[in-house]
Amino acid sequence: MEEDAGALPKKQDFSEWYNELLWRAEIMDVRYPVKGLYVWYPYGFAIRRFVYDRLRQLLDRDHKEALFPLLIPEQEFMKEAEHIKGFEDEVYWVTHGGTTPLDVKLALRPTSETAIYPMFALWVRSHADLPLKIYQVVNTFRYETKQTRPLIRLREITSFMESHTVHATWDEAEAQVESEIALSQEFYKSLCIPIVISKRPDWDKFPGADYTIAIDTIMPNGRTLQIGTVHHLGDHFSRTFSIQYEDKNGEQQIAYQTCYGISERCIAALISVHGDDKGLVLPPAVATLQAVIVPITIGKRRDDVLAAADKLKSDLESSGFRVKLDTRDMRPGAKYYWWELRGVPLRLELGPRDLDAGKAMAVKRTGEKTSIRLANAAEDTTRVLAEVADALRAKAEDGMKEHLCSVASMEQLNGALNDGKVAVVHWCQDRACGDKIEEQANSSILGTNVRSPYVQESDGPCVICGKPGKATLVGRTY
RNA sequence: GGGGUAGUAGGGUAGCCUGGUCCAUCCUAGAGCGUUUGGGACGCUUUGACGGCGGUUCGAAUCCGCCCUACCCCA
Repeated sequence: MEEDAGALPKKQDFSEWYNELLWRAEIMDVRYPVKGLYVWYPYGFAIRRFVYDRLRQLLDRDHKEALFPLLIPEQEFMKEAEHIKGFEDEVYWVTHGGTTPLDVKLALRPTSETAIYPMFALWVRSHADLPLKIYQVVNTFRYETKQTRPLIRLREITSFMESHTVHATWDEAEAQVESEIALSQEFYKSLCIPIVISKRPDWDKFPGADYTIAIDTIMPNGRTLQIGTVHHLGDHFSRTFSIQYEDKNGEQQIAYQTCYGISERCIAALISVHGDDKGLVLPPAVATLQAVIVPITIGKRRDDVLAAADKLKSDLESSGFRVKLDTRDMRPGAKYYWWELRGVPLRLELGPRDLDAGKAMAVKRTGEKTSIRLANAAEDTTRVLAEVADALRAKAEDGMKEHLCSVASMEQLNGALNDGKVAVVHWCQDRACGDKIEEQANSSILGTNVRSPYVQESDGPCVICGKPGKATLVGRTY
């Protein structure tokens, strides 16, 4: 009877679970009265901070962070034809300054190529200026017409990390694409989120790119979520914006570019992949609090227990852990549920019995109970948190494996998709066949050149026309 | 993009057709006090709302118009 008191919807009912969890764990408040815009609660914002700190840490190894304006003048925005076509339906325009109509409309950036590249044209003079690698973390605006969802489909993307690079040659830019893919892999590894990488079909590449490599993860309901993209821009934008450099022979050469983006969808994935029926489960690397200490204070031992808990807290803090001592006037059980909902990876319970044994009970958010020695608290906590991360990663990888399968016919494809899976089929790469696959299976072609430990690259007959085809990832997407 | 349904306190509902004791109700919500505390404690007290703007009217949660927002179905 107590069981349903305050319980979340089951994770099986993913959509309900997701919305309720965002609210209950105080990540996003969806009640802001503009469609597609949501409010970050302090707790959610703290998670965001740790996640983006990690991302910055990786980028800072060879990129510089900068900040470009939100508003883009119409004539710059309109310069690259393919790019406009891709975005024109979803751009917000600023048309007035006060009550005065503007001579030149200003776009709220849906992405920043056209804000950044005119400046790159000024910055890049000689081969010595290359490669140029810049990133920024900003909000962007897209007038989405499909159903909006917090962290997933937004009209204001609040946390768009976009990286833009300039290189002397196409090949160097391609090498940069690979290095950005590697960076993504490292980033998602620290979030314990399994990913699958593929090359998007031509009709789905970034408007104005030579090709697009996408990073997807699979949500618990089997729909895929694109959580990163890397684009080889070739020389499309550099020609349009005149980004050229003087080579060693004193001749002007056109530059080549890449760009790369990750948004708060990475946090949607973090929540969805790891969360369970009790709430959030945060990987230790990005957890707002890595451990919470719950003192069990009864009768006259109260002061002893509190003193020991306080010492445990400062020991852990001085070793760099993010720790909270929960001394609120609540029953211990209520505190357990509270912190489980909020995803704290480790709970340390300290009561008279533990004190006598010189230990604290350590309960992992992933399930198992163990203990840490009070005299070696930092050492033991390091170990236990590493175990939590390993368990999370293993569980998430299992989930990914279960959601992937290979099929050889449209009938099987439909069956697999209806079963909540993402499937590998063979496809001849012809647009007409691609359209048929998407229509007949009510799905999307994610891409070819699939990189995943669970997918074998292979050739086989196209599921539509029977001509030779390549392994292609097909799924239902967010 | 097309169609439909709906917005009442922290959350969930009733009331609306037929305008007036409507100070409504439930809870896992909030605030206060007390007793409690090794897996969601209990008692008492209490706060708080009719999505927004405008109209009709002596009087609007209720009728009319516009807007915003949410959800569902179809493309």
